[in-house]
Amino acid sequence: MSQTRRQYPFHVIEPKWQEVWERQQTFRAWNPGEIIPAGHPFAQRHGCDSGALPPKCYILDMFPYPSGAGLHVGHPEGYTATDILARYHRARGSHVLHPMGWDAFGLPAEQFAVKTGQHPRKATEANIATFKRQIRSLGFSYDWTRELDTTDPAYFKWTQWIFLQMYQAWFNPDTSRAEPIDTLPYPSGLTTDEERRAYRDGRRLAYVAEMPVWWCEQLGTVLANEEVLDGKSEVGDFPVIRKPMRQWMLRITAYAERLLQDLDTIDWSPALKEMQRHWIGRSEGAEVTFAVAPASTRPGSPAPAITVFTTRPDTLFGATYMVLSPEHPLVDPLTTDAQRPAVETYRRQAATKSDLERTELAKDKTGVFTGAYAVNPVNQEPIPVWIADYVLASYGTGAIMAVPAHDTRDLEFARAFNLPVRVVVQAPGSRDSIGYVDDGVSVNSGLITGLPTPEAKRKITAWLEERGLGRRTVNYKLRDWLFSRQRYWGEPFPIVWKRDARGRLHHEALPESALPVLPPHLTDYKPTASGQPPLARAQDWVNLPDGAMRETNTMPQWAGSCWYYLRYLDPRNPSAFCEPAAERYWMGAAAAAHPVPGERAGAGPGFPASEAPATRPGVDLYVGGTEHAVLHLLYARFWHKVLYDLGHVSTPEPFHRLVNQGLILGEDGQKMSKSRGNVINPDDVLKDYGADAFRLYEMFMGPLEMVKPWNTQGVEGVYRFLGRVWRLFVEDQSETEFDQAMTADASRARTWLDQVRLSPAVQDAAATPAQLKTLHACIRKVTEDLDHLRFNTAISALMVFVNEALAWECKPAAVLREFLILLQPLAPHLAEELWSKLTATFPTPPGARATPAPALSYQPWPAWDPSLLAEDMIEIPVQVNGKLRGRIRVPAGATSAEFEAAARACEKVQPFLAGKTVRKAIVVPGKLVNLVAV
RNA sequence: GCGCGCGUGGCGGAACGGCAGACGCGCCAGACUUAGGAUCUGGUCCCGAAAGGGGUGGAGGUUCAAAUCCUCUCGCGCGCACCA
Repeated sequence: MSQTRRQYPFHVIEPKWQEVWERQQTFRAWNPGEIIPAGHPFAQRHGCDSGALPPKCYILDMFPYPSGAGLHVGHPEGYTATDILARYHRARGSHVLHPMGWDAFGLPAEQFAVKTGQHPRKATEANIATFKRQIRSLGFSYDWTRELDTTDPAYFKWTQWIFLQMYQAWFNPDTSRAEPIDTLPYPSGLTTDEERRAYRDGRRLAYVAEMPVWWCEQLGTVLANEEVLDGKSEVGDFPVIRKPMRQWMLRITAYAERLLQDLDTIDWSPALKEMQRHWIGRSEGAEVTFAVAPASTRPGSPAPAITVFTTRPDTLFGATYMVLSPEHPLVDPLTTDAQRPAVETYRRQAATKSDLERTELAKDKTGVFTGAYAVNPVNQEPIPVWIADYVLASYGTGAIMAVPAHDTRDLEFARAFNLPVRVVVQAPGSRDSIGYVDDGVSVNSGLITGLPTPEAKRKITAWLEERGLGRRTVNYKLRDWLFSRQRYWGEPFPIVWKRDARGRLHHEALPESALPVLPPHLTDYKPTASGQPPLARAQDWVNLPDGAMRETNTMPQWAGSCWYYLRYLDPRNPSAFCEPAAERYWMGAAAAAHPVPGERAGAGPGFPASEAPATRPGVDLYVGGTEHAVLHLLYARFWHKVLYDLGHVSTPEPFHRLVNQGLILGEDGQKMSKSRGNVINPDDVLKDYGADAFRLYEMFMGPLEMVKPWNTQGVEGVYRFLGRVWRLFVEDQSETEFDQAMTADASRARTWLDQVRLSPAVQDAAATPAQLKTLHACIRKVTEDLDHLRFNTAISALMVFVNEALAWECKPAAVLREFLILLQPLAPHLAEELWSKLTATFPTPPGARATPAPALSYQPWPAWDPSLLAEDMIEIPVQVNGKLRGRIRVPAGATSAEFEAAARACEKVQPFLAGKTVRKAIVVPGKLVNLVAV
């Protein structure tokens, strides 16, 4: 490919403009109060007063983890989409914030460190350098002055600071908000400081708990539920086991309801919202307390009771046994001596079972009878208590009442162990009531017999509540977030451990002045022999002079990405995570105070009022892969809400609009992977076709959100298009001279490029109506398509324009000028080069609007003029009985009757009307005529 | 199993319920050329000489009119997966 002649000298053009943008800081965004230099193109368009900034538009990419493998063609897909929109909105007059950074803490760099002893920072820096070079070579309009790195102490100082905000807060259930921990009321019984501390520490948003966690021996760390797939670690695919450990947790469950409710306020795809809803997993039901039968109670000990959660309290009369999860605390006290050996064996097996084994065994229910009986509160019937691993310790109360007639799992279990099945819900029609799990009518159920399920639920719950036997409850699948990792390459906790007078350990927050807490220097990054995290190796770091010991866990990789979008707003601020004025401006809370400038609000003919950009609360557009549909996006929303409650941010949601780009598959239609050998390296594509072609192709492949295969021949297609654009503007002869000069002396490429002349067909001439129509149709299509993220059809519209314009004898400079403004967001390098040539010859073409700024990136987006698009005569199809039979040409303003008359008169239509009566004529003015004839 | 999404030429994909296949790839023919894997021109859903007929995974339905809306069904993809 590199042998053949280039379509146009992108290899000279692209570095040239990237340098210009860098030197000029063209895409720098300005904070309120910042001094804007008069010479900057932003100032030339909007003025220098940063107290009166135009409306903001925050366009954000999910920042990458800079891996050693370098950029993948999937990364630039989203980045190109956001860059096009950033450039488009800049042209439309918005003040665009479009930043990039690095999510650089993480396991690969640490594992490399464990192997080589090299500090992870070194690998991280090298990877960032590669990523940055690759991303820059694509010509994205990022404001690089806001670049972030989550591993930079100046950044993670504030990650630690936010952790402290959570540590120093509790969730007030009365207000449903986080509040400072000083406002926590204490129960009257707590008198000593120790008691109050224990109470307080148990209510913080960041708390410590002994939790059964997934421990991964190979990685030497615990993992969150979400990081474990089928009993293997998501990273590395190593086996994991269940193990109780002391861990930091974040109380995300307190926000379950708000995380769910507020989904309704944001503009995300329904599929994505659905995934979050499922993850949160709200279900309404009741907790019901079953007394343990006196015979099963140990003499002398208080009578225990088993509380279960059920979404079907109406089936209480059908409960024929109960099941505790193997880990349930009542298993031990309830188990009879006769059953104890069997129960113990079963519990041991359940503890060592991996998730994979549990899943595989899902079809065959297992369990053991404890020997104990509980009493059904509605009918005093004694029912046996079993343990089984199909009941999860972590959901609800860890215990269930089993209603085999109306629950599939209970039915399987009952059949496996020959337990009774009692129908209490009558299925509608002739359906079998056994195994019927949907709503029906209660039967054999005492006071609720005869009631439809919803009413039965209400009545029985009220009955239970009156007697103190149960209460209405809402349960969530969402679990608290396991927030500590036994790793080196992560943020240390700003926490120390101290002993009280009785020698008991407790934790305390370090003061803000101690931030950032830097990790110690190590030579060995492995966990210690005793299973302690690697930080424990640095004893002089761990042990402080006052006898306190530092926390040796680190935060998970998710931490840094939970708030990076806020740091971009004020990335170098040493005294706050973000200055409030900047936060209000960029997150849109202050939007109402800024009137929309006339140029945009005016909504000229080509900008219908509904299209006038409205400032949105939060990030205007966030683009990234679906792999973050739940975790990152839920965690970030959670942190944002905490910061909102504590008054640090002004919007309840961080990301107003979110779009997932679709996966790019290999040329074979398979997922790209090294083992398949179908990985496309962006560097190779750039070398052969240039950045503009690469960008254009990624967008031309199909709708952004769709999964689509790569096709290198497709790249050639858009590359040829860019070649046609080039030839539309330049003179052939001077291009040949350029090639010859390059062969002779490639070192003077920029000079030769400057000598390429504009085609003589480009003239200072008035555009013909046909040319204007071509232009304005293009303006309209590109504008509407970009507004709806339809990049592929926008590109197609540009192609249509170029195909027509190539045929023009005379190419009016004013028309080409507008075309370049449309091209700029998509193929910015080529557009800039041609713009510089065009404006050098035609500084202000007749009929063009005045140019307030010389930089193409700040040229106002053109509006289309509908009057130029209007046709005098239109051609529309004529159908007979819904089938296309002919076409008629009629004046655009014709009446329905005229349309109909013309249709009946149409020669091609006549034969199909012969011998028939037109019963009805459907006339869609300007669209079509359909004659219904019998 | 449950939930969500998607099925249109040889391929990627277009198409406010109103001309199916825009645009691009590929392919065919031609022009310019020492040459063409550059460029330009024309053609390209299927059957048919034409008139015409058929056609958006399949089967029904709503409608004057369905790729588009509804029901069922098949296939593919993604997510969740004993959540009581």
